[in-house]
Amino acid sequence: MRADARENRARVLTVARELFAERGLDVPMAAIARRAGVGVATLYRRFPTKESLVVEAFTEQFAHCQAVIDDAMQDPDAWRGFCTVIEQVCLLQVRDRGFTAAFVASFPELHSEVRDRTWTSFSALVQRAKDSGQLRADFSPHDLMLVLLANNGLSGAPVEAAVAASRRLVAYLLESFRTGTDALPPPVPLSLDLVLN
Amino acid sequence: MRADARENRARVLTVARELFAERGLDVPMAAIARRAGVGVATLYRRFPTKESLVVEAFTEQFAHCQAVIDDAMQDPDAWRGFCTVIEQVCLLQVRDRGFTAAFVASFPELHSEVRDRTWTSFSALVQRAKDSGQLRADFSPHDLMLVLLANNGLSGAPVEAAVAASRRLVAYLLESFRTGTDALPPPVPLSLDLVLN
DNA sequence: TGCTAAGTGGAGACCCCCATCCGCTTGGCT
DNA sequence: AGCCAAGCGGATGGGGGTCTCCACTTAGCA
Repeated sequence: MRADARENRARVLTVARELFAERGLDVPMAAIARRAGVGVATLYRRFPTKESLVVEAFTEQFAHCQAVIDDAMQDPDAWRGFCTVIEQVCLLQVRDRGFTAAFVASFPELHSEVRDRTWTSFSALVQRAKDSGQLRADFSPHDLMLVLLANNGLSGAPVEAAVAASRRLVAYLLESFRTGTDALPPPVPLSLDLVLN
Repeated sequence: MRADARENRARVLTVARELFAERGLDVPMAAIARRAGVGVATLYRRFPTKESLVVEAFTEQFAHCQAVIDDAMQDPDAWRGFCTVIEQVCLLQVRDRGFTAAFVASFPELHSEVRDRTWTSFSALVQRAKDSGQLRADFSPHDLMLVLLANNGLSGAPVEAAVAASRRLVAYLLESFRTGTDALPPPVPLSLDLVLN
């Protein structure tokens, strides 16, 4: 690959990440091309389809999620680790408008092994928090999807407002997740496949 | 207005409500026209723009919300009334895919007096629940928007899954809203204008 | 029953998006 | 320096959306 081409490719990726974060996944390819200072064709030569660009643009974010979970497992306080994961992921989600869409878009085929690994890590984290007696026993790992989807509902707002709203929502939810309350949420812990179409 | 015209108009509205509920606001006007058994022109003669059709189609839903709140104010148990409102509105929202979108779409100008009335009613309900000692004192009426937006995040799923998920989310949230917990959510109660763009 | 204004529906103008094609430009090896 | 494949950008095709125009139909009064 020629030097200029490599540079263009990198710039496209950067710009794509910016625009996806600002405006969501439905920003036109032409807009990305324009802001990156290249033609549309260049974009399509490097990324044969829009989806491939999306996937490529978000892999680092996904990796970051995994890192957050791994770090949390190292936290000596299981509950604090659990909270940190929820908070960090929700923050990520609400700061980057395209994040969730990219997540569900790349869900079916791509990253399937990454997804499985993240899932088992998170389940372990949940189990550890339950064992420590601070996370309510009827919390389901599938509730993560509940939190993610709910939190994603806030993404429409301008970033700062969304961040503040998300913080408040997460605080409310974490309070419910902690042991010490008596009432139970409905028993059905939905599978995430059901929830995501 | 001629008799057949009146009938067509009514059928269009019914069909529009069905389709908006099933598929969200972005169903094409042509689809509505087809299912209503009329041409596209007929549709546009009665409703000069798509937005006007949306507004018209959802006014009854908004009225229903108001009724739910009014009913709740009659409930001798202030907390139960509060819960009912949250539950019912969230159910409505998750059963009708277009509901929230229609709500924010018609937000700026239209229905402004309706909106104000609903808002003051809800605030009164909140105050009553606080006075009864069952709703935490730092709950803000603006938190309603938080709940609505969060709940709306679940609307993407197929209806049954969404309903179940919504029930669980609402149960979690209501548990947090009740008095008796010590931790506080972040102090900033966002204004709803900030959250909705 | 006949007239006419109100009502109708389909074709198509216009716009935006994804993706491709093709003639021109340029990096970088020789 | 010269060559040429790799790279480039704008024009273009194709699909799908909102909304308009216009020749035809029909309700409903006299």
